[in-house]
Amino acid sequence: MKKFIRVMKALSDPSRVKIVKILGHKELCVCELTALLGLAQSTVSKHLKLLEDAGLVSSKREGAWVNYYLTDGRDSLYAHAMLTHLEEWLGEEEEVRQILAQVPQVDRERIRVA
Amino acid sequence: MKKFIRVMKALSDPSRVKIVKILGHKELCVCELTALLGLAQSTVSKHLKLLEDAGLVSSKREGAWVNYYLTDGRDSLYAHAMLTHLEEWLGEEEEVRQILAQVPQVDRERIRVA
DNA sequence: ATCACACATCGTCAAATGGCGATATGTGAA
DNA sequence: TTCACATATCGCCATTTGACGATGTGTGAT
Repeated sequence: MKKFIRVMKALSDPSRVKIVKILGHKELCVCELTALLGLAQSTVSKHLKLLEDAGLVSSKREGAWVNYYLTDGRDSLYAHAMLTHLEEWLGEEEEVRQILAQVPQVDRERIRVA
Repeated sequence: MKKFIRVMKALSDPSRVKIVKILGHKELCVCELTALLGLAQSTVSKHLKLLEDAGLVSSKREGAWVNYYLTDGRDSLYAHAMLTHLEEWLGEEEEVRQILAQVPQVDRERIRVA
């Protein structure tokens, strides 16, 4: 039950859902996600931690950057199912489309975080 | 997005998930759910309202009682998908099994609410 | 070793959430 | 209409949540 609740809680915030939708298209670092979402870097990190704890995303370090990507969900039945649904869901949402349109332009080299 | 978030929020509380699991087996009135969950009646009513707003459950009055049941989810893509998953999910959870085992014994005639 | 950067964590705050008891509303029987 | 009941709503409280800025940690270049 706890694992299920964690996944549901992780996906009951718009910012986190956006992150999942974004990462569904491309693996990105925290600073890129921060730029796309227009939130503080600390806020994005916290969201990512919740998503990671739920088994929805994972990360790997690449130099100074940490890249986040969607998991295959092999570890969590619930995470896997929800990620599969989210591939299809919310694609029409203007809120989501706008961000996804900006993904190709985002460039970690041009972002100033601190 | 709002509709999706509503469904996720509705399912990110253990008591509400239990309600869905219970109603998956049998349509029940509020007083029966209250007895099964061991919560205050006002609390259960509030939970049911959230589930209803999310399109997961619906209700019909039967005399003094109001019976709640799972929707077929025809109105909400998200609700439908989640209800389908929940038919299979969490069946093994001791937390859930215990309550489901009590469902057959519960009797609205023997419950004193107020 | 130091610096500039990305990211994580901490402390704080306002708002949302889940719980309760009290009270209003609805229903059917007397 | 009055009463006994089930349910819904209200007001309150403690906890959780989502946001932020400040600060700690990790990495690579100088």
